[in-house]
Amino acid sequence: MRTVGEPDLSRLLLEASRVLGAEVVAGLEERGFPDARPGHAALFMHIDRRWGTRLTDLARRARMSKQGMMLLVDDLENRGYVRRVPDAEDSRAKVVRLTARGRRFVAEARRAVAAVEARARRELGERRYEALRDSLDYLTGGVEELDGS
Amino acid sequence: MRTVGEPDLSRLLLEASRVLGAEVVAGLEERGFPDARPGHAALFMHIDRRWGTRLTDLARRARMSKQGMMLLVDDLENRGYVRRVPDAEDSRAKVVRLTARGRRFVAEARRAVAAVEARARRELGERRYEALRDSLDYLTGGVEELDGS
DNA sequence: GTCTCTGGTCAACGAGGTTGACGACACGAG
DNA sequence: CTCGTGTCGTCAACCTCGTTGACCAGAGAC
Repeated sequence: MRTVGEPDLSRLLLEASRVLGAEVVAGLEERGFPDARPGHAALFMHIDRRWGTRLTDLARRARMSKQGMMLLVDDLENRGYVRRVPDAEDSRAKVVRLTARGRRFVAEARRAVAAVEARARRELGERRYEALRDSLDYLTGGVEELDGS
Repeated sequence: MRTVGEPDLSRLLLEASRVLGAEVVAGLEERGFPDARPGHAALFMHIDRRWGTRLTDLARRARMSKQGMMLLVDDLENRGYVRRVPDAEDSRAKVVRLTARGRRFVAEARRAVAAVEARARRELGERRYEALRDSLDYLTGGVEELDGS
């Protein structure tokens, strides 16, 4: 039994998430995007860089409500990173499409994420890094088997 | 290189945190405390159950600002789980002390946390569970060495 | 006695979501 | 063709969990 007073696992996960998120934001700031926030990842990790992606699809991929995703899209639209264009195939729908500046943003953002993850992978070691991702997938309800040990 | 479009590590951590937090809250609800929220853990994992703990100490232990902890204490005081009593040793200070109901709450809350962590430990396996905690400590800036996997 | 530091507090704000309701359009069944 | 049902985006209201800045009262060193 762990000593009472230690942080619970949930909080540890939250703190780790914030640390990595802040690192990504810092990386993005260095790369010339000082207004990036951790939450933007929910969009920029999932949007199609050429043609854009529908709001609903973005929400589903990021596993959040479409209303939540809308706030994000509103925000990024105000900042000039995306715009909403009508979907030619479905007149109810709109496609969230990157602007030229948005394409640069997403490219740098994905590089910043990759850099942070590469650092984690390097410092944790390949095995621990993969084990971490597997455990996380499992805890979030992932269906895959965990291999023995 | 991972496929573009996969969640980044930060988000995975966040989601895992929310899943576990929700489980703790659900466990607490079953145990007769339907108004528990994940954030309450920041207090109930760190408060001294007999004598109480100063706000500043709670904030430090939970690694958050004292203003943030104050909101939490206000909330739990409104719910009747804690009260602020003057500190006999320092007339500037107050001790956040559990009420009788608060003591029951904290006891059940720590059991609920322990149950969730025990489940994680069981399902992940001892090795993966320990590796997860170690990796998390490391990522959050923990100083300890990681043994060579 | 003054000086500085610390404990608690008030106020304002920000990020990152949630649920509910709803109008507009799509689309298959009849 | 039109009618029912489901989907897309949206508005509104709300919630959780914090943050920074300013400040006062009391503690403790000198």
